[in-house]
Amino acid sequence: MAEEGKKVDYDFAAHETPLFNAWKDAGYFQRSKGRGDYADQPYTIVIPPPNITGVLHMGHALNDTIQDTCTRHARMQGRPTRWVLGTDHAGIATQTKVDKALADKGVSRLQIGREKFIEACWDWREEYGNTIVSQIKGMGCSCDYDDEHFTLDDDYAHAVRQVFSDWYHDKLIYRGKRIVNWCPHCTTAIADDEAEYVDETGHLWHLRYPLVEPIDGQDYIVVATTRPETMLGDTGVAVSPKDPSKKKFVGAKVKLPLVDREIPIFEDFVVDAEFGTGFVKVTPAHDPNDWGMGQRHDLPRINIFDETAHVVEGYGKFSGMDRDEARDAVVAAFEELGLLDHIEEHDHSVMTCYRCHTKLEPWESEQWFVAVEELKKPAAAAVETGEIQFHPERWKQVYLDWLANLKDWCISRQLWWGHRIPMYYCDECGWEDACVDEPDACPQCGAAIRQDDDVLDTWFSSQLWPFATQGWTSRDEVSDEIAANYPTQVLSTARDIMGLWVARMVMASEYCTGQIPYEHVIIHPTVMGADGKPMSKSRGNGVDPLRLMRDYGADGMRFGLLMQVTGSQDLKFNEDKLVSSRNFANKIRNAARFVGMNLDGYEPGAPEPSTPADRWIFSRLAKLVASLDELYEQFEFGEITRELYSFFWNEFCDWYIEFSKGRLAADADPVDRARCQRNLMFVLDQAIRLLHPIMPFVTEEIYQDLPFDRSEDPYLIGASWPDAKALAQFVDDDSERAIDLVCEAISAIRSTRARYRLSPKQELDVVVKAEPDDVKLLEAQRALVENMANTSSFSIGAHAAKPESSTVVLGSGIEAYIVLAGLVDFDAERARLQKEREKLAKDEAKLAKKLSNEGFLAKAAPEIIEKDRAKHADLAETIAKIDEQLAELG
RNA sequence: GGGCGUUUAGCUCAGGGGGAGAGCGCUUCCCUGACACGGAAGAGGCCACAAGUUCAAAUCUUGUAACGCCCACCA
Repeated sequence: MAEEGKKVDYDFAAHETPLFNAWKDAGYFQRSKGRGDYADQPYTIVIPPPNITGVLHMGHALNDTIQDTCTRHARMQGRPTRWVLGTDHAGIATQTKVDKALADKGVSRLQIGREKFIEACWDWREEYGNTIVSQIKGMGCSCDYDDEHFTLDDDYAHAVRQVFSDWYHDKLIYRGKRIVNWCPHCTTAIADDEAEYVDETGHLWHLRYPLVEPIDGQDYIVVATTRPETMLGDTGVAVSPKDPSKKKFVGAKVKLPLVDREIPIFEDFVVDAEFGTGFVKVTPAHDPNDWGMGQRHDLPRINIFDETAHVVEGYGKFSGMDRDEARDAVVAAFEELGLLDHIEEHDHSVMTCYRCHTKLEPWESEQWFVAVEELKKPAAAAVETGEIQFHPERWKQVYLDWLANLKDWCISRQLWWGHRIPMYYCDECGWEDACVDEPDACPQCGAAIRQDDDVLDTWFSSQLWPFATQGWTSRDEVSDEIAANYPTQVLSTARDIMGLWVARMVMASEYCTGQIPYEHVIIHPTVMGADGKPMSKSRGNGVDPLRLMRDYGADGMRFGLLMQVTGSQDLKFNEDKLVSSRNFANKIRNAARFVGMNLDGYEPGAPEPSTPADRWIFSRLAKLVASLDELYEQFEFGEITRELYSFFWNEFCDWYIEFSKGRLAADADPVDRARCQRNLMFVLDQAIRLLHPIMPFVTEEIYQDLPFDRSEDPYLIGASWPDAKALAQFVDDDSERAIDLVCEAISAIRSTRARYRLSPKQELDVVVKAEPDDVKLLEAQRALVENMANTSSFSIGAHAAKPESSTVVLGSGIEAYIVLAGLVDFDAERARLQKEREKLAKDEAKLAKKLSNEGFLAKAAPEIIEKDRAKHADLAETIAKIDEQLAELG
């Protein structure tokens, strides 16, 4: 035992791990068997496969909590449920990591060659790739660990090759020389949406380009550029067709300094006459816009950089310089020649590599592309028709906008780690084709063939995830698993991969399976640091979920995270919520302990709500379940946690357990005592079922410890979700009203006690005035009030008179008079009453005004008017009472 | 330049046309036989601002401001 006052370090993992292993060993993580009404409604979630380079971060913690909660809820509902698990090979991320690991040993990838390097990647994966999976286990996630997938598994690779081949033969994949975002550090192409924009204050250099023939006495023009070094590859100068002052230059030529190349001046619509000088230098090989102009005006494309962004041979002293050196050198050369007009400061954004943050170079190279025009149509339709639903709904528009603006997708990457593009070439006869199975030799001439060197963008394989993990092999064969369980029900993910992954899965799934991949897409809020900014190492505002699990338990972390889920797009991480959640788990454990301690002579049996308190808690439970069912359908996780919290703590613990204490006493009526035990067990049983999807560990522990009826299932994870329809019979508004009155009366007495520093042991004389109907309800429950408020006398009446020297305490619908003669300081009581009176008078005046408003009386709903009238009458009466009392006090 | 989100108690956030809510923090009392990770009782808010709709607005509409996110080919 810990010493008094010392913080108890509860070893959560020691309690959690055995339970997790028990579930796993009993096979609960494989697809569950259906049960009841839901037996034929399979429920599948595929996890967004974490990168093998990853460790669990807050985004995973939240996302995996959401998915496990959905999965466990569905499993308890009786749906045949499975949460598909796996990891992603993560091309660039892994290659970068392994590169670095090798570099630390003084080895470079180029030295050891492709084959050895890929071996090193697999070794790396063996060693570190499962870290995140074990962390997911620590969270209690009920994924199917026995059938884990990896995006480079043989069957997965087969699916990738199949899709590539199908798309190639359907002309949905083509090869082309295009300008792509090139990372000179990773030496690979990067898709547009993998690029990150970074704002930067740079310069706008104004360079003079001499005209071949002077025009109107002008012998040069000035171009403005942020990238002077690329002028080495200029093949034109463009002006806006809407700029009359430039008309006279169109058709003229300039002599490009430093390289002495004559290049034309022409008009193009992309030019903005207002920007810079209105003259744009055009470098088709090093700028996407210029590339387009080059196409339109048939300009040569001169590539001045190699794959590491060093200037190629043939440019004199500039050759061999990297881009930054070349920039300085070019600017210096212009200055020397007197051709540097001037320099301006200029804010702009530059594209950087999302892996290594190197500035990307628009670079012309031969790449493979997916033609998206046809693929995106069904993907848009699926969402427009509502077949796929987004939660929150506003993401629907974001998705559709992304699709609408989608351009062809560059899928080739100049990396080694990944799915090698299944294109085969015969250098002898020129044959080439995409093949699912590698051919031995050229089918045309029998010569040796070679495979394309590049690998596919990681997202090309990720887009197949929902079906490639479920036995998909080709469009012509439908696996049993797909036939039975596809589409999946829920995809939960962060908003930043909406286009990258979510939309592409829909496109791929529609093509490969003819179906949508999932019915509901949950876009959860992004977890920001406590300062409201994205978590990052450099900001130091990151939080480690592993630490959170140690401090608050997996249950505490899960509940605390879900509590923070709202419809908002960000979530400012609030550790206080985890503290509350950990305390809540403790409360649950202790409530169960209380029940367990009071089970002497317990005989299992049907619940029997015999007292209003019983009927009240049963009614509250019935309403809770109905509400939770609705909230689960809407994926309102924050609201779910709040309702569970307040039911369990503020209703079950604060009141029902307290009400039960008298009935459980050794000298209590044995028949009622037995009923009370069964009712407590029933409510607790239902409550832990409701809590289990979010707090799986505490609830399972309780289920195992107490003598619940486990005949349906030995583990709570497999037990059934409370049935709202069956519980509806317990809804009982009269009993709810009765207990509300009891609670009000007790609270009124307790607050008086607190206000006047009266000991809990001081018995009080109390009179309560209430509506006639309420008098009856309250009268029946007088024992509860007497017990919990410690009264010496307690009377109730519709016309009860205020006793002498008593104070008035107001509840909604009751007035409690507590006799204070000889007990209190009347000065304080007078001051308190004055304050109370002022407040009431203000309310009364407001209501009186409202009730004299003709518009209100004419148009407001009758029941509202009635309510306000009654309220007003009440107020007036109470004020009179207070005045009376003030007079009495003198 | 477009689109979206946020603005409610000291802090973090729910709520969403008819009497302002929670958790944490704070104050007072209580180690009472489940729980001090607890119990009881309290203090604390012109619900960002302005106009409009309405009998009635924290809530709906429009606009403004601040903060934040996403998208876009500013050379």
